Amino acid sequence: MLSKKTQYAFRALVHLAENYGKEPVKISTISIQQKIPLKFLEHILNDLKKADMLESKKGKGGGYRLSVSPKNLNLATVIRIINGPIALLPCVSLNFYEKCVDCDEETCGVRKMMLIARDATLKVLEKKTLYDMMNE
Amino acid sequence: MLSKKTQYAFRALVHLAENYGKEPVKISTISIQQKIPLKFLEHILNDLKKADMLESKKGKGGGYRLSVSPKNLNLATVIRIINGPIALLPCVSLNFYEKCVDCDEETCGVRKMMLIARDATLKVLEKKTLYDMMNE
DNA sequence: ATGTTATCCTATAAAATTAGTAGGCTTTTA
DNA sequence: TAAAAGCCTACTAATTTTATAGGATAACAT
Repeated sequence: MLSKKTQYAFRALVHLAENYGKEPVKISTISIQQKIPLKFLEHILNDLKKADMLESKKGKGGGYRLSVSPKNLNLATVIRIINGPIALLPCVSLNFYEKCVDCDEETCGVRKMMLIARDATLKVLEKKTLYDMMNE
Repeated sequence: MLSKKTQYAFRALVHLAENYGKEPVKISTISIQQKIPLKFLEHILNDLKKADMLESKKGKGGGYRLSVSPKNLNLATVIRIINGPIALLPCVSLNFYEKCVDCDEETCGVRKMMLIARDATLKVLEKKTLYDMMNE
């Protein structure tokens, strides 16, 4: 399951996607409208910024904006930044790989199945974008 | 990500699958051969038993055995018993549904995408079985 | 220059979940 | 009736998640 933080991140990002091309949006505005704890949201947006998904501007008239078009921001990328691995096991993770203890990767059947599951999930999450999350 | 407990469960179940039709297997045997903490494994096997996935027998010559063929035990079922929901959000879970706060399910774009992801993942996990996890 | 507005940064704390242990109870078999 | 096994309840430790607090820094307006 995705953490609450990740849910918040998606809600905030959709909000920003709806303001793409417009003036930057303040944390406090997103916090109120999306009902996300302000200080927690601060961290979330900062994480996304560090991953170059957002741009920010300080001072009056400042705030956050998407640094790329909603159509070019896929869901897998967001999840990896905020939530971590998408795969069900570390040993089948593309971005957060860790070797299993006591398991031969060549023959491990658990791993083999989790690889297939991962590919199925990723196929969706890498194709779908923030734009797909916005209301038509 | 699946919990360590779920990884242990899969290892134990594959072990039992390889002994399907034979004598029951003792917890201690599985614990040693699969390198799973014995007392922890006790809980795991008990959970699986309560879900009617395993049968047990006490006393000498006792132990655990699968109550159905490995070909009829799909991975989604195991994950739900030990790990919980497969869906990425509670509001798209078939077996552990919970309503999101502050979200209209009809229009929520996040939910819509998570539904698609869930279906893709489930399609694999419900089709693949313990048998598929065993070595050919 | 200086105050205001906003993000940025670091530390801390509370709550929840996960992982594991301990120890005695019950059932089956020899 | 003793042994060998699972069964049951409670507890503890570690880790992760979900925040909160408070000041530092940057941009802008007057």
